[in-house]
Amino acid sequence: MENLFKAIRNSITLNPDAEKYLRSISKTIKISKDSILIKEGQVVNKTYFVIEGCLRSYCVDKNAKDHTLQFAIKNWWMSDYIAIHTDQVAVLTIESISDATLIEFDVNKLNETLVLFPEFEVFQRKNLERHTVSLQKRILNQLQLTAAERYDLFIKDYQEIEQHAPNYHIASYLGVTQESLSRIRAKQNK
Amino acid sequence: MENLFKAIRNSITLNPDAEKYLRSISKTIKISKDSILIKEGQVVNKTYFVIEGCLRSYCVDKNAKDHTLQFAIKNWWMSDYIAIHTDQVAVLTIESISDATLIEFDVNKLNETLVLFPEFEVFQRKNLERHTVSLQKRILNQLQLTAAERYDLFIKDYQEIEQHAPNYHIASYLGVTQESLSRIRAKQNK
DNA sequence: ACGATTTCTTATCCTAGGTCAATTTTAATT
DNA sequence: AATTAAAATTGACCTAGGATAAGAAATCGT
Repeated sequence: MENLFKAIRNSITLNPDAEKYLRSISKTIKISKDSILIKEGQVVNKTYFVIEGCLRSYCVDKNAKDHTLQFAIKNWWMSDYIAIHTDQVAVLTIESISDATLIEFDVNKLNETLVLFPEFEVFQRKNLERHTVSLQKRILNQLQLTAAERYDLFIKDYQEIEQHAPNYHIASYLGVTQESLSRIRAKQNK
Repeated sequence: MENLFKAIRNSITLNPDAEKYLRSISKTIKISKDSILIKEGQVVNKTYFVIEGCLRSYCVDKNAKDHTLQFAIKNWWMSDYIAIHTDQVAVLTIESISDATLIEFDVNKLNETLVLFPEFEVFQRKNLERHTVSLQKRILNQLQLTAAERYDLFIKDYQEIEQHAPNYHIASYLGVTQESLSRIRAKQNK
């Protein structure tokens, strides 16, 4: 819980009432590897803040292949924001790819925070700004880099995720098959 | 200008003071096709709201090929948000691909709006939420769809952009060459 | 209406990365 | 330690889409 408050204090002043409220609408949960937190097709009413471990969100295409939208490690938020912000059922599945400790929030109650403590708007906006930048960069990388270049960037930027995620998950994040990624790795080790 | 106020009123209550302030920090500009609004490498201190016409943001890779990050039509915002939110010089170039009417804002003064009129935090957050969703969807499309499928979606979702943008721009948005896009179109017309 | 650009298309050939199948390596389980 | 299962690698072949070059169509400027 302290990690979260620290992250919040990083952008705004957190008053005691707000802290109390946040405690009242959340709970810390421990889950084991391979737990499913959100399932495609179901109503999304939870958001998670990662204390420890690693989560993965993905969708499954018509050929039953899965595509990783995001990983989340320590201090990252994770949920199906497509579903939440378009008022639909989950288009993503979210699973833990390691044992993990999370803070679980009810989406609606967390939204209430923005009304009750307007300073949270600033916190939320800044999170979204950062997120937007990383999504835009990812799109630009996808457009202009080769698979090998994207992989290099990934292990540079997300060393910690690399430690948690098997190669086939990284491949599915980068948009290549695990076989291709394996060949990329083989070349680099020469 | 009225378009913008209408868009704002769509998410928040706009008080007269705020409206006045917005008028004072902006100006409506008309530009001709192929004008450069923001240039890679330069300091970004403008944000644009499109009244009419179409803008395009892109980056240029090491082989001098350009890659379209975004198009912006009526009622969309456009700037180099990567640069703005990471305090860097522009990584993107932004140009008009048609004659256009825009509202031009100084970035810093527009940011001040959030402080002076906190209700704008809500407006800004909602914009960012929508933007995040569309970026995430685009990434998922890129990961799981073929070029032809992405093109179909594009002309379905962005019919208006299609009318402004030449095919090689659409190709560079979709992540294919213009020759490939041409073949895709040829197949579909059979 | 005219040539001059610009945009789009088509053809040929090529390559990054996919597919499928088999094997090796690593990790988990008893 | 032995067995099983999961993850990673490798090989042979294939394909979507890239590269290059040339031509056709559309658009623009005078």
